[in-house]
Amino acid sequence: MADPFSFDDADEPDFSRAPTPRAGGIAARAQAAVQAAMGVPRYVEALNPEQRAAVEAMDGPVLVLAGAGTGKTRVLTTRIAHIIATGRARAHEILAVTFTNKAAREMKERVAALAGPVAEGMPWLGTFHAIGTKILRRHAELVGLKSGFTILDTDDQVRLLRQVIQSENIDDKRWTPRALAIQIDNWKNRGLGPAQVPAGEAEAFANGKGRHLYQLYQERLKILNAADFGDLLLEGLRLLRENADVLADYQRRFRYILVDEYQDTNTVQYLWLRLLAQGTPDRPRNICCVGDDDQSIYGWRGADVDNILRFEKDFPGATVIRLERNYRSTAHILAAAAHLIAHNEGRLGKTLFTDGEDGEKPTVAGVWDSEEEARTIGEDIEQLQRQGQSLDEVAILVRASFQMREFEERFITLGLPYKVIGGPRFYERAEIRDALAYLRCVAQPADDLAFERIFNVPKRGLGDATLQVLHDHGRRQKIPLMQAARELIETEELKPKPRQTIRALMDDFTRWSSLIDSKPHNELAEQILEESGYTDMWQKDRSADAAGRLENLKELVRSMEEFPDLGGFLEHISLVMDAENNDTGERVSIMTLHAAKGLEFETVYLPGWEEGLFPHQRSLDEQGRAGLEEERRLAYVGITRARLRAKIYFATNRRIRGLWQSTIPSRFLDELPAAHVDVVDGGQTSYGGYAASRFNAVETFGSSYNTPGWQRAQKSGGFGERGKSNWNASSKRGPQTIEGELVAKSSASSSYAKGARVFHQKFGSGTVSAVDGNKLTVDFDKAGRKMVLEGFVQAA
DNA sequence: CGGAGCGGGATTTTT
DNA sequence: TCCCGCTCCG
Repeated sequence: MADPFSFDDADEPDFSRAPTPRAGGIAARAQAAVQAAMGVPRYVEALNPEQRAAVEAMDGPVLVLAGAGTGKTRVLTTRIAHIIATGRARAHEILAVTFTNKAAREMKERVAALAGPVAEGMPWLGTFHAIGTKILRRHAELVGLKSGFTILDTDDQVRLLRQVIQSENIDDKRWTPRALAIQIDNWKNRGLGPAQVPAGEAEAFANGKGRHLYQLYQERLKILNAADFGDLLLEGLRLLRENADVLADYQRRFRYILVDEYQDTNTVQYLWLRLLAQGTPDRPRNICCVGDDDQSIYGWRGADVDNILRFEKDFPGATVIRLERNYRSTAHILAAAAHLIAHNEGRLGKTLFTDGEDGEKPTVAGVWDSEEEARTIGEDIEQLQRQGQSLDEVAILVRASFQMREFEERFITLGLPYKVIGGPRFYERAEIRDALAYLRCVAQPADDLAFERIFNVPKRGLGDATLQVLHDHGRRQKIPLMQAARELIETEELKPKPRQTIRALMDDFTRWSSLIDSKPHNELAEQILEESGYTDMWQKDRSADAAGRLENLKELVRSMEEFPDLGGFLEHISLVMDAENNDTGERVSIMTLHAAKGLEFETVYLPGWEEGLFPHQRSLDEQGRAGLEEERRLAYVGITRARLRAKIYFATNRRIRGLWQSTIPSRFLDELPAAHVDVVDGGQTSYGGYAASRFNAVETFGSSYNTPGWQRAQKSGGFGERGKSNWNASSKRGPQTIEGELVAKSSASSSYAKGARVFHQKFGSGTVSAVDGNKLTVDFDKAGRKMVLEGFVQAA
């Protein structure tokens, strides 16, 4: 990345500056020829047959269904390397998109490691948003922006919307800016501009003002020369749709398109990709999407699983390759995960397998309450640690972040080092946002939102009244706030005190701006924070986190060194903004299940498997069965993070919103196969008998479907066995019904026919004797007749 | 303008 | 229960 943040108009990489891609291309081609003579390139040789097929399927659309731990990133990076090495395209002719900066960074590194300097740069490898921005900046004027537009984050967006709502004399208590921000974001995710919003939805906000407010907001953005995150994609889409020449240019440019985590794409991203991948008869659509429908866990944020489920329809003639050989987890862990996820209907169907060890069975333990849960897990970790388990290889994955506190408290008392992953992001912290606002004011004097933010931070006695005066003047004269301020201090409109204060502030900004070209930008930043009194403000602050905030500010200044100038830094920060935590020492990781996607650990603790928490009640209430399936995928993601040990817990009592509530074990526990799970007694104080009855229930469900419990369940849609213990003692919600429906329903047609030979992890080989939806009756050679879920066998 | 005191809401989260 | 944001008052 010579200069990743300059969005100049160089259409092709500047060969005089970039490390000679053309020469590299020739070298690569020569190398490829040598390899061809010798057979297969080494990097391809190292792959398994399916991975290799995914890398070598070069023409036309390709969908790679990559299960957890099957080498997805390896396939993507090798494919890129292969495209370059075989001379099919040069690095700048490949578009490779990811969702997170982390994924983009990782891919960049791995491609460079494989393909060497030929891949240098990969100018079009990045997140959807980064690439969207890059394209948008080149053609900004075509969508009513200027190339240097500012990218607003959620906070700015909300403040702007508040102004818009107020300007329409709408009660912003009843119709909150935040709600509108969410709504607009939602529309943008779905690819809808103000004109395309369905009438019904547009009417729903503020008695029919929804569309109008959206429209006004977009106009305000253009006046401010700003774009929100949604715009980076939606305006990017509009740009391509409305400018055939621009579209054609990019279609020609991107000879190969690769998409990571395709199951997470939302509608705009899908439409954008489809447009770019649109082929002509003489030019096949070389788009390769990699994803796992079973790991789609971002539906609530606009991701549409249907995109991946529909791939073959969208791209006729697509090659579909399944990666099912898992290199991460032991057989028992995979079996547990596979059995669980087989309960989902909306999936393409994959079953992970491994040649590796059976390993330890995942465990399920019941504990009395969340306090005991934390204590038990803490002690278990200490035990493992004594056996040589590295704490870096231990993670606690929770459904909701409030669960984390209990663990933190316990670990502090135990002296067990831990780190919380996720949490409030670096850039979201108030001190960072304040500091950035100062820098934005210096670099972009028209950035009203930034100015508003720091107008009275640190407190300098300026309030709403004064701000209102500036706003009025600014609006009248059609000038930015800072300029309005400069003009007003020359008049009598302001009271003497604020006038004096503003004058001093504007003098500060004048001085800082004058230094912008002469002083290194990180030193300038330090000076600004010092002279504005901002660091002082935190130094005087007595609260516990003040020291940490000052530390963050230092980190921010330090991180600026890596950038060529202030503008480059701000561009980076608006898109990337993650702080690398440079901590030392082994630590247990605590994070949400969502944050854990893509990671792996030797030992994974999965606490809180209780109805209402996991699956989360709200997900069920709001999304119904789709919500349940997404929760189940989350459970699947959780289990498949484990290499060696997965330890599941449920508490009988949990404090939710202050009050203690008794809970029912999660239905997902019932969906684990008894043959591959050990039910253990949890902590010392857990009440007797629970584990035993629990075990029975699992046994009933998992190992044989011919028991009375199972048959009753099929008839009634519930599990009679459970009623005996306090499985559902306080349940009025009846999750069993949904579960019964899910399991027993026979709408999905099976890919196995009567007479087919299948293989089952536990029961071995057998012949299918009956098919009922996704349930198979199989006569096993050794184990006899059993009913099993389709997802739990492989064709033999 | 700024602090205290009250009411409402409280999954998951990237860019 | 706890936290945030808003309102009201000094």
